[in-house]
Amino acid sequence: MVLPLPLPQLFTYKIPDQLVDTVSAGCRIIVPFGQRKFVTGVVRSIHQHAPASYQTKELIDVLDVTPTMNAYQFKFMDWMAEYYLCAPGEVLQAALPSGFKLSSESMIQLNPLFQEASVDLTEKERRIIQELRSNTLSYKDISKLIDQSSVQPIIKLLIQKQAILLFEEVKEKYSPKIISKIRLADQYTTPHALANLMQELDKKPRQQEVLMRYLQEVPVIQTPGANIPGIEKTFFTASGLSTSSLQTLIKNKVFEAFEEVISRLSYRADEKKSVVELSEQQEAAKESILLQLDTKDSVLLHGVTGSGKTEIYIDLIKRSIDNGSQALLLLPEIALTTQIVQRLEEYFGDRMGVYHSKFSDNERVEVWRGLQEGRYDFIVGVRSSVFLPFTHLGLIIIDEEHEASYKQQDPAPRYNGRDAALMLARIHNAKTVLGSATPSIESRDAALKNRWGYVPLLNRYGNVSLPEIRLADMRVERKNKTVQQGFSLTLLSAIRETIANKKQVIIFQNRRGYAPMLECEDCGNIPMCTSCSVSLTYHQFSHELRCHYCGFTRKVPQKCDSCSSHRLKTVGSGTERIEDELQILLPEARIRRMDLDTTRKKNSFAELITAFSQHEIDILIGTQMVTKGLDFANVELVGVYDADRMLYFPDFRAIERTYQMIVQVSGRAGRKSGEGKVIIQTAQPEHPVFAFIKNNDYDGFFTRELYEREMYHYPPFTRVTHISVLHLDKKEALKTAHGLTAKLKDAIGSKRILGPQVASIEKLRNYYHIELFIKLEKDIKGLQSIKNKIASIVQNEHTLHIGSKGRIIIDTDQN
DNA sequence: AGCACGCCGACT
DNA sequence: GTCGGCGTGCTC
Ligand SMILES: [Zn+2]
Ligand SMILES: [Zn+2]
Repeated sequence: MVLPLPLPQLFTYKIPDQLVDTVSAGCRIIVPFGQRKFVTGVVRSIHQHAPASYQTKELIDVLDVTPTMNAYQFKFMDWMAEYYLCAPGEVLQAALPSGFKLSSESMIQLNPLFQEASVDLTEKERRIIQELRSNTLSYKDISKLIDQSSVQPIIKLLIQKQAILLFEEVKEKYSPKIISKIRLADQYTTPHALANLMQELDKKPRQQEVLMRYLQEVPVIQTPGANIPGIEKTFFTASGLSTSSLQTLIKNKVFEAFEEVISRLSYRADEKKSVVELSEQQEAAKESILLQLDTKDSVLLHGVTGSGKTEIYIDLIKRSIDNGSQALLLLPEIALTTQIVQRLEEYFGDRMGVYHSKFSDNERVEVWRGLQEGRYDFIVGVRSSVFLPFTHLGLIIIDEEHEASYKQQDPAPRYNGRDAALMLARIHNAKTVLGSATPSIESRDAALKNRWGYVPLLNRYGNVSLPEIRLADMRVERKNKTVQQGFSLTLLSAIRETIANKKQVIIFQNRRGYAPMLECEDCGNIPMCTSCSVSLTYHQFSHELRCHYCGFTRKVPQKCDSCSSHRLKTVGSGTERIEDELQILLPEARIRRMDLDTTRKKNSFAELITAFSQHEIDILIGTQMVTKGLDFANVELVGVYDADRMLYFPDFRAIERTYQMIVQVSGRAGRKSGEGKVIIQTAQPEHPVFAFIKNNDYDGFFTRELYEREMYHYPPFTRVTHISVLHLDKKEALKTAHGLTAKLKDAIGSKRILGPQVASIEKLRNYYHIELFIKLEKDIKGLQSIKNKIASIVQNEHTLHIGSKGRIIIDTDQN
């Protein structure tokens, strides 16, 4: 079996005789593990080979009647553990919604044989015993009760005195949602019986009232079937009727009380639209996709922003479902909005399951079960939906295929949802369609080399023109002193004109807060985070300095930490400042901001979207959030506040990212009218990336970028594995990293290793980061054995030199 | 990962 | 004296 723990191996347990018939591969079982009494794991296989080298324990219980996981999932998870060099248990941890795991807790109960008079008790002990007479308690409860952190000694003593008993309480985390309902007892559902009953109740007006209300709501005689589902009990309390009368009616068997398990997932209207209306261009693209899928497993759909890729997806998904297969649509987290979900619901109704990371555990369990029970044949979801229990997947669509957020960053498995989905498709023998307006270099390359099919959509839906893109040369404007509060005259006058025409504006700046740093004008000191080597971002609204990496906050200092000067200035601009300053420049404009800080509350995102779409906002300032999937007909101007920042990230994808980000946000302009304008503020207008963006020249951009990648041996020509050594002590981190580098060079060749070097952010959450890169050629024999070698060297180095003061992270296909 | 064991510093 | 810190080792 697999346990959801970061351990490399599987574990073998004995199945007790009485459970033999109930266990099968894929079932969740509870086992004792080490000192832990109950751990939930999943059965991988059942065999008859009793291990010779150790004693097996018996499993305790089986949680499932039907297995939670199937063989496709195992195959997929095995691939993932191997490819991303992590433990099978780590993959399981990522795959299983935590609602599937058991929670277990030690509970304390009073020993029924305990005689209080027979022993001496301290004051604290007495208080605990007193409380235990009415309740069972957890360790935490007791700690609270006696206001003391260590309770272990007291508990030990009480056990010795035979006052209490310990037991382990295990519960399934998932709990179905149950509602209490009532319905009329069967015998009263005929007109005659009902009339008699009414008469009997003549002298009991309250009860009669309740019955009347029920009949109003459930016309038992006219629609006989209506009595079966009954009505929620809370209906009566809500409408102010006497609950005691209702209780009496239930007691007298007039009403029958029963419970019903209901879904947490809101019921959706049945599908209304059965066919998608495709434009000529879309129809042609769809036909081309289908044709290419005859001979290829994957097709890249390269459609400019606003070309209507979603309709094509819908058509393809419908087709796949009609063939009796399941379909999966993957979206980046920020793109899975209610807007898109509602649009899909119109076509797929309740045959569609939504798998979102914002869902509660219980909801995720319900989607998982729903898929198993055949209630869904189409799932729209984020990265982690690749783990769902599909049984006959026919089509996977990966939208916004280029998105970096498809890569899981921190806990292992550090998988790329796109690449994992491609593997999932292979396992199911399914087809894959990857969509993007700005395909990743890797994907375009795969299509160009004929491994994948390729379908371009060159025009926007309805032949609407692409926006006109202009550059605002900040160097020239600064020299001419036409820059106000960071806004070039070019951009500012365009904003004015757009608002005057009653159209809307989006301003994009990929940085939240007011200003990325505070600086002392006298000594140049910059307040830094105490745990990270980054400056603290100034947040005006909350009036604090905040670290965007670890969350550390402090009050805004009144004077410099080092020289006590009061002359502190803000440096740089985040969305909050831009909002502020633009309001000063345009006092009449209705300006709002959309970033992590303004959308933290539950419905704030939806509210902003609604307000903007109803034109209650003229200018929306935002971070990445405004680049994806938003479809506002009235937006005619997009301003990119600072295009240069992203270009200089120390990362081989910096240019690709810049290109994608700007093209995506530009795509918000003029989606309906075709009158869209984009203005990009840059101090380097001669940088080639801007010419490609301006001329909508993806191919030019691609060719140049591919050449660079080949020159410098980066993907798609190589595979980059990134290794970070984390340690609380910088010297130790460096020492280990150097040692590791030497061993790796020795094992797989020195020209494949780059580094070690201090990471671009040296310290994060008090851990020093030293990194090194391993570049492996694209198509080499024995790739997996080289990777395994790397993993075992890393593992070794970790146990030898790191211990618990740090860790070493392997990131396959870093991005 | 979590849990126990074991070995050293600073408190009643 | 012992309480509690964390380094180390193990889990079928
Ligand atoms: Zn100073
Ligand atoms: Zn920090």
